[in-house]
Amino acid sequence: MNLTIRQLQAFREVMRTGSVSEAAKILGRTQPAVSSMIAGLENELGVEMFKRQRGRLVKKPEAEYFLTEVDAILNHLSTTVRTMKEIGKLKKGRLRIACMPAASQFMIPRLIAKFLEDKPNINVSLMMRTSAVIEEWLTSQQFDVGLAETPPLNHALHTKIFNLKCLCALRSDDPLSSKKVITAKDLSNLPLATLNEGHPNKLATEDAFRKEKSILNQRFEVRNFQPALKLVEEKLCYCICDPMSASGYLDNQGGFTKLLFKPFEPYVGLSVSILQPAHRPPSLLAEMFVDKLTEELNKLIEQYG
Amino acid sequence: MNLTIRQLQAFREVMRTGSVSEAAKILGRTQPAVSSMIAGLENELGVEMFKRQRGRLVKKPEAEYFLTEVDAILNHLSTTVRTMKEIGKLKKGRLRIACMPAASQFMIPRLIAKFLEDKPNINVSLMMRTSAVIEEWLTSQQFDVGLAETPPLNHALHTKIFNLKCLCALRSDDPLSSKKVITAKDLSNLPLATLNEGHPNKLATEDAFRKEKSILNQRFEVRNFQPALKLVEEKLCYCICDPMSASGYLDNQGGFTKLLFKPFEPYVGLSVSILQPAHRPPSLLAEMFVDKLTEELNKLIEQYG
DNA sequence: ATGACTCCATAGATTTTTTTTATGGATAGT
DNA sequence: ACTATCCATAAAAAAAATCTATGGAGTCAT
Repeated sequence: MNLTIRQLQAFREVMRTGSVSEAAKILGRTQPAVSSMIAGLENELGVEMFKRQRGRLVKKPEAEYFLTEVDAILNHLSTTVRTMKEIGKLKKGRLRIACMPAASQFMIPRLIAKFLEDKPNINVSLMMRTSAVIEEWLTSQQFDVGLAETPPLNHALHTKIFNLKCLCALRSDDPLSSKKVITAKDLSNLPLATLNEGHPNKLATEDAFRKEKSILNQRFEVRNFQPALKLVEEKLCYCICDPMSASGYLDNQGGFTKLLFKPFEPYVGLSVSILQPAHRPPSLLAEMFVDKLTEELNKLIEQYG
Repeated sequence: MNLTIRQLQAFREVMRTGSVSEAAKILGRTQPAVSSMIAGLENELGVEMFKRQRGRLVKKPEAEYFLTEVDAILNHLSTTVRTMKEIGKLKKGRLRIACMPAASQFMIPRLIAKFLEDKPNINVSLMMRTSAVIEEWLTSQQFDVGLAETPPLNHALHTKIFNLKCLCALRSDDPLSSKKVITAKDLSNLPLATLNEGHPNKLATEDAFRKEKSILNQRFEVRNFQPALKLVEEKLCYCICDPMSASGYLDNQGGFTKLLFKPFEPYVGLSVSILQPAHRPPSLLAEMFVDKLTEELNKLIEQYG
């Protein structure tokens, strides 16, 4: 097949205007250029589209039929091109994000909101799941981007690791609030809210207390830090929480806040990762979002050390 | 929009094979040619379709989406082109024929059959109507070709006129069958089957008898000559019929025939025309059919005329 | 009828685009 | 380390599209 899109466009314009000269003007070419495009078209298809009578072109039935097809084809092409250009400018697209609970409360929604500010036609789906499920979903390429606790090495996943330092949450009127840094010793035997048994954060906290030979008095066991912080607000306990939850809490309280977050020692870490399917390059959209997310996490690390 | 079909084809092939080099082989181009087509495509759309990693191209999600559209477009285009080429070779198309009774019995169907011998996919519709209706249908461009008694001059119609000479039908065992030419005098007062009052053929026949001062003894009045010839077969009458009906009758009897058709004098004419919509060039198919029909009518004139 | 216009097709010159040849860097397999 | 394969790039060559110029043919108004 040896047709060109320009020939089809020229044909359509000639059909519309009924004249080679007129079509040429509209297409921004000279009349002979259009004339020869039409001739080439007729030649290629082996069909005479116009009768040349009295110096004019008169459409033949064959041309009418061809026009309907050409018109559909050109329209389809041009909407496709438009869509692609919008994708290129991040104006259109789809982004599937899977996210661990700690970040899904405030951080990710806020980030998405900001990311979508100038992108009204992007379709985003956000799912909150445990890190293990997120890992699985990313591996099977059902999602574009995941944020989860760093999973064991998995060659089907591209992981970008961030080591976050957990903080101690306490009321601003707490006696300890004057200290710059809270230590395990400070909290020895004081009531604590922790995550469930076996969670990396819980384990790391236990380690920290053991290292300092302090007593971990676990008063509450919670699934994520959202409710834990409420308990701290009520003066019922302390908690060693990750900085994403902390920053989410602070942002959400809008300046007026009952809680303080202080550095905690010894180090209680939380290793989270941005996950992407390996062996499948990300869409431009995913790439941009990952950039934003990376930026955000680095800001968090910088801020809380 | 500045894409070319070749770019789309190249893109599709690269997606299919996963390789520029492979696609180049299949497309019959060199690898750099394909490489630059893809580059041009990406550039034009502002979207990176492939990630160049480890010396290979890896498809991005954007490319998958684009492929589905491109594939649909190219398929639509290629079937359209194929159809047009078939139209060009008269393998496909539509032909609407309207035809007067005299010709619709045998002549036109036979002609259509022959015309369609090598055209299995042509769609033909044949309607038999009175000449007045045919004229109207052709004027309103509902039909491509008409065959009717010559209508009054009509600028919306292109007419090709044929003057046919009517013949006298008689049994082969009739006493008159030895004569080379039958005259009105021969038939004076003998029973005749004629068309209905007011029909041009009837008028012309009356004229002929009047001119020869013979008596027209109308025994039967019929709508067309088909039944009239049956009556002649039964020895009930004679009739002055048009050569289309005559030739149709003869063809249909397959050599073994009870009737003879002799020249009749004085001249009783029937003026028929091939009608086509003016101001609208005919399809190639219509043109070809009109040629065949013209040929057939000229043969008739030559044979009887 | 004639002259002024407009239409489309053609030819040759020219510009633009595409394709090729040649080459180099990167990667994977042996 | 050697070889083969992949893709990108640059310059040269080839091909295609477009332009200018022109001519024939028809229309319209005078």
